[in-house]
Amino acid sequence: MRNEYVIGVKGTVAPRLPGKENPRLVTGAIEVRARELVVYNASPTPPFEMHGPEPNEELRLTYRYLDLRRPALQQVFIVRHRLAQVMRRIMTDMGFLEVETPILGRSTPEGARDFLVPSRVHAGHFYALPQSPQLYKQLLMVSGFDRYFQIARCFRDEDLRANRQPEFTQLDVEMSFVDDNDVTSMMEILVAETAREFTGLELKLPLPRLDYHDVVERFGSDRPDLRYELELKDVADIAAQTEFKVFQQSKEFGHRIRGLCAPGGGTKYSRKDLDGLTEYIGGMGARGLVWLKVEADTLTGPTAKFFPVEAQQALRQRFDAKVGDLILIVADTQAVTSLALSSLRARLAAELELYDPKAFHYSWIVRFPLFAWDGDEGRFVAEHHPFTMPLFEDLHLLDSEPAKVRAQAYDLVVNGEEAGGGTIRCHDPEIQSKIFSLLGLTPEQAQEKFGFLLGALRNGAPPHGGIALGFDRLVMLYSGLTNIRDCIAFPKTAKGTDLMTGAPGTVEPRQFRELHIGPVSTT
RNA sequence: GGGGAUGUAGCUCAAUUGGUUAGAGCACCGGCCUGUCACGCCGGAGGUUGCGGGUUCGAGCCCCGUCAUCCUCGCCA
Repeated sequence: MRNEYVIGVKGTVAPRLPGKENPRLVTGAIEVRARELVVYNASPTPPFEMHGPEPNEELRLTYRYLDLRRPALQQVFIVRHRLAQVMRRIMTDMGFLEVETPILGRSTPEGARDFLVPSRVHAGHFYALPQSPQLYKQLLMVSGFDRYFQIARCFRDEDLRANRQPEFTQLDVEMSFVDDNDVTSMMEILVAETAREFTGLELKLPLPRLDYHDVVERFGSDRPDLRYELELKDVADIAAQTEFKVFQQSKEFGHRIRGLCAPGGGTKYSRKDLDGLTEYIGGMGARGLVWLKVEADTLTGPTAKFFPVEAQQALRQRFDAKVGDLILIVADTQAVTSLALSSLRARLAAELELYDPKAFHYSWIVRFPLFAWDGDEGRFVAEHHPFTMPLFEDLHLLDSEPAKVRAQAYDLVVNGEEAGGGTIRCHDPEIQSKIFSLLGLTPEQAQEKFGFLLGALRNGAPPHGGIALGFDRLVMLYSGLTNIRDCIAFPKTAKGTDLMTGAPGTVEPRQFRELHIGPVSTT
């Protein structure tokens, strides 16, 4: 008999003889005096040791049924189950009704790429798997189910990341006769209760509400990790005092010059480390990184010579820099400086241990822009989704300056991760139609794609709004995981394959014919 | 689609600057011990260094290509 055999033993449990106990075993004080032994199933030597070091992920996913035997993973799924139970109880106590919505739906423009399912009965027609139950839950509001929730599976055919899978789970919520503050206030009660249950942490409510424009300016990201400060500062005025060519050019290009100051970074980082940081943000489009070490009476670094004494003094003041700190400056577009500096911010905070990795910081980010400009398509796209209600005070800007219109939208951010997001929806068919047209849809297209929604809105739609919380991400957070695959029983690889089953796989020609489709040559 | 990392025994990892027969721990096989079972002792087997080219007297190590996994930019309402 060997490891991983499945056996049955009948016998008597008894204490071990004195002196025969084994303190290294949990069951070391007792033993089974066996009368009968059945081997239900033998097992070959497994491809990896389930109680040994963690094998590489390729192997784990290929033999996922063995991987899942590992106690650490079993714990994750206990957390996952408990979180679902807690959420269902809280939502039910608050008067919400769980309603299921279709998996086979209709493809809609905007948003992520859809997974499509060809129709056998209707040649050339396709279902789409839902990116979220968004429209169904709005229609449920029109139907009079004024508080809906669902632990819903969602599908998006986009490239994956450590915290992204092609199919994932959301706690999906919608309610009628509410404003943005009603939704966030209710949901943070649930959030606080799960935080207490799974981390022992008592959240102070209400959670901070932070303005989108404000956090992007201060942290370069709309989901900043606020476990630590490390704020970005605009230094364009100081840069103007320097002889540095790069800075002079950025003024011509209308670029921004922003920076941050890493406490202790000047002492900790070598020249080679700093080259590494430069390369790191180079991958994000930044063409350079100006670094200055803060010494007792001067700033040092390859570009320090371009900074006159006054500029050096001004920089120290701007960042409240101490000796041994490191000032990092990036000159580029708004988007590039934001991405580069927010990435640096996260990396430096981790490397310089500026926060307790076990800490949690929850906040709401609010007042997002309604639209984002898509340069490739030459049109506005919805920042959240096309059904979002503008802020009332910005409604008058819809015609004149759509880019300035802010949305009744809110994201829940935990430790720099987007844990959820939602909006108040357009319940007014006129505003909804206007938004469709601003997104570049003709009235005919809007009618063709969203006629059912516009129809519903004309038939007594209450004001409504909602939110979706990333269920997998919360499991990750509460299990201390950094990888979403570890909290999904049978996950996909970064390229969307299932190493265990071999999905996606080929199908029979007969299936193609039945579905009125065929392979396309891509050459 | 772009960038980066990794790929050596069943598993986890080693292998100066390119240099003899590619090593260790665990696992596996055989034996010993036989109330120590994540014990001990003795012995053994096991490698196309992901794959394909190239450079070289000589490649695990250098170069090119390719595949897989991971991270990341784009993308993800």
